[in-house]
Amino acid sequence: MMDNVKRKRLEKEGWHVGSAEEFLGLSPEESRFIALKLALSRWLRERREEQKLTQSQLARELRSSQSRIAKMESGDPSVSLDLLVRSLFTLGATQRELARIIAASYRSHAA
Amino acid sequence: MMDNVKRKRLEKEGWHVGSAEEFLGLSPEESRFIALKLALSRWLRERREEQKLTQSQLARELRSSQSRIAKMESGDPSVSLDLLVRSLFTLGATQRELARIIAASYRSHAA
DNA sequence: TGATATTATGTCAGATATGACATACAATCA
DNA sequence: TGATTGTATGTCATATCTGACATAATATCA
Repeated sequence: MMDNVKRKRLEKEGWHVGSAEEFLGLSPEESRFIALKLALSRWLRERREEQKLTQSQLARELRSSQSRIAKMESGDPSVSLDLLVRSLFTLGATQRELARIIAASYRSHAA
Repeated sequence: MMDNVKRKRLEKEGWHVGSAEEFLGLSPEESRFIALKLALSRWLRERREEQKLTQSQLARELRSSQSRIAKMESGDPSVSLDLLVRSLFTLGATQRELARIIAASYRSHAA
């Protein structure tokens, strides 16, 4: 039930997650890595919406493209952690904030 | 003085840092990004030495190669944040620990 | 409804990262 | 001294990521 919801979200977000497994079934490190990226994705979208920017506007600011922003925000596996973190920093986040986001991803991440 | 020491270390660590600038002179986001990667590099080396592993042994564990481990630990710019973080997780670090390391990189990072 | 704005998805050529390999350098020990 | 072990550095073919583009899907408003 919970598992299904989470799996659906993961799949929707582009992570081909095998049948009954969600975070479980992945190795702990993969699981953590994905949770981390999803947390950054969400943060990115929240920040953008907060600032009432469109993906296109943000893309200009980050010297990227609308489609890549969309992929970043939807947790597409083709997006690197490098890009996510650079974007965060470009949007003015500090290491301290990044640390908070990551620590928080611990809680939301499946038990 | 302090600046020179830090610049030397940065250059040694493979970041072509222009003449008198070290972290300063880089954009804040680049500066943060580099500080972050260096912090993870150091953590990685410390963990490995703590566990009395050689780079070759660690490489096997991470399914990488000795030379890439050396590059990771020396802060080579060719190493991605993805690889560093994945390695951390593979060595058993949690999001919480990662968050600590990142938060700490804030302090060591030039003011 | 249709027109317009925004976001999502697919594709691809060029850019960057990767493991692997060779080999140089450094340290330790006999 | 040389031999052995560990680390650093350079190169390269392959793999992965990137911005850009087209276009589909979805919203928003008249």
